[in-house]
Amino acid sequence: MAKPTISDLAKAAGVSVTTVSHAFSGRRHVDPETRRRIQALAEQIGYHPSSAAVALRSGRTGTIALASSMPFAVAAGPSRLGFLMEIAASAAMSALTRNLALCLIPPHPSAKSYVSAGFDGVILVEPMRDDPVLAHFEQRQTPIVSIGTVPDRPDIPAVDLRSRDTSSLLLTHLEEQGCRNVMALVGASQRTSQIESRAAYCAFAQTHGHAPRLLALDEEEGEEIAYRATLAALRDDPRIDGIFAAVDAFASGAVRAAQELGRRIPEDLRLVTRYDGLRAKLSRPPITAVDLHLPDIAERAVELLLDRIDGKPRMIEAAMPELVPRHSSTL
Amino acid sequence: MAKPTISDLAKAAGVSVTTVSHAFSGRRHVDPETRRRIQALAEQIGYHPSSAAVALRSGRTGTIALASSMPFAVAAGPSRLGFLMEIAASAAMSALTRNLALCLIPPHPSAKSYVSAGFDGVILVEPMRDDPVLAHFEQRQTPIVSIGTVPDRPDIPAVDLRSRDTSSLLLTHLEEQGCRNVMALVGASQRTSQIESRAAYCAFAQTHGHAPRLLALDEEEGEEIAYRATLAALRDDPRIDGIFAAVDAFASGAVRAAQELGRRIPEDLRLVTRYDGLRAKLSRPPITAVDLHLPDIAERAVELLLDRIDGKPRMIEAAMPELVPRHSSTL
DNA sequence: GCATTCATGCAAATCGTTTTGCTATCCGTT
DNA sequence: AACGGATAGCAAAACGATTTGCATGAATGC
Repeated sequence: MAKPTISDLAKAAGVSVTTVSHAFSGRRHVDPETRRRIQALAEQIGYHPSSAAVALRSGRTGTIALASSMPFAVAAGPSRLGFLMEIAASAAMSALTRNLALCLIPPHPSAKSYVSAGFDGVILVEPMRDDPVLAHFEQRQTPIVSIGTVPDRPDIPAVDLRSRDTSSLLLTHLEEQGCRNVMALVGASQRTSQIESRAAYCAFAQTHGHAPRLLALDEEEGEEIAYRATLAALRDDPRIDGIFAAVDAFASGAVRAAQELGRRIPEDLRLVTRYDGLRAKLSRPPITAVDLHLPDIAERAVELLLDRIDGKPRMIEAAMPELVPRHSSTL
Repeated sequence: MAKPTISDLAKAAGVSVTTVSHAFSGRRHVDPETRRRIQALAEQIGYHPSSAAVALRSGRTGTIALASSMPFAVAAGPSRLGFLMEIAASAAMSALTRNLALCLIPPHPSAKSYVSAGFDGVILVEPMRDDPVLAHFEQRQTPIVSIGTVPDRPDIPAVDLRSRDTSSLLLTHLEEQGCRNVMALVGASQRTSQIESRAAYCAFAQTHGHAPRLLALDEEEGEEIAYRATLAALRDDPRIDGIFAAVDAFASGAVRAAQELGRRIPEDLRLVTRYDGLRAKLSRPPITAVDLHLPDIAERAVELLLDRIDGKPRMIEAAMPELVPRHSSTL
């Protein structure tokens, strides 16, 4: 009844465990006839190598982790959940095709009570400056790569999300649509995407002589805070004719505020956002956004991590983000 | 440089490995003073027990898996992704608080190329009749529980999703809102939720003397197929004044079709759906749906699995689903 | 003063693999 | 007949923890 071990199988096949091991791994030659017999027998008695034993011996657990320092299930809403989970789903697929399992690691809710499971490596999603999760895994000497560069840590291999390019794409689009007073709703966090969005907006405003109006909001407060901020801003300055929202939840809030004030989108006010998730797609009107090619990015991150584990770190740039024009900014 | 092992630590502390082990596990008494010294030293040299070794010795990997036989990243759309990922996020949290890691297992895209990692148990999400994933893990003798009962397998512990109750809730609501000709858009798959939805609708139609109009559609085709089916149905029978969509993507498609035909929602046509995801919330008008209490369900599933692993299988019913009335069905 | 218990710690077996030497056989050359 | 080189297989040593049984010294009871 107990799960058969390699020596059970060896005994049944009348050979030594060594031979069985080689028969499966192919690290040494074994007689094709014996191999067939062994494999048939393995199938029959339902033998599967113990992953724990393999892990102990080989040093590889066959498991990688996907971690974020942002709460997975923020009560605030499924905004970030979308971004993260889209990556998770893709990464799980990529991992699987390489015969790896992908673990989801929510941030430590209760201090440092971290999981004890051993991972061959970790993918960090948009870590912030001095990210505690990063510190945790560094201390454990677990190989790390990140999606989105780590601020001030050029030594950590990363798939660059190209947030500067993304921002340019959106801002240029607004400019081309005739906007002359663009307001920015950007996250206040110390993540590369938001840092670069802020910088890109400032540079843009300066270059084009727009009056800079940059609102840095707490991402955790999501739609609600953006709603209130936009309401106030639009009242304060009626000339605003474009909104650049670096977080999709912010865009939702802005839409609500605009509609409440009777501003027509896109006629009076044009709106664009960064992440092309369900929110942007289902909004009325649908919101112009950027396709970041998340599945592709997840795939690259897994690949990068594998290289990293084998000791060949390198940087990777994501494919160039693409604008997805919708009715929130253009007719 | 290499990761310190328990014997490194023992040597450094001037005690035997046994003592170190006991100092951490507390399975036997060790002098409080020695224990303190050991722990301080462990901290200092950065010792962490090898999870592989622990797994081998104890037979527990500290990892559970969440598996679905539906494609995680269906190009078709983020409909199912939302449902699954909402569970995944919650389950990951629940697992973490019990010091477990949660692995995501997409269905085998390439035949039986399955991950070799060992799991202490698996949570199956809405498995279908004769689910191949179920068979796979059963063959490996991995403890299994499922979210949503397994058709024809009352022996598998499950968190019952109460799809019959959910359907009643929605259908009764439509009835109360005055609908007399309710059409149903239900998945054609052999999953309990869809099987029960179909049954519930038929019973309902019979009891209330509605003309039964049940459309069983392929869930993988999502919004598009529902759009076309609804278009045809509404043209064919203009008396239809209510739609019961058992899949949220179907609801989206139905809304599109209705709007295209100039049917006002909810004045001319009332619409309800089962899963209260982003789709239902962001739709215009927002769609009446049911709160299934997914985080709670995920939590229970983890708990159930843990019991199962310890050999005490049992069934669990989810909390009673709750109706979330919105403007798609009521003013 | 001797037997008994308790507190503390150690050595060694064990979990199920992979990998490294080593042996034995067989074949074809010289 | 001796030798080199495949070929096929085995025994045993890791990997890093947990756990069992045993040993020591001190404290306690009579």
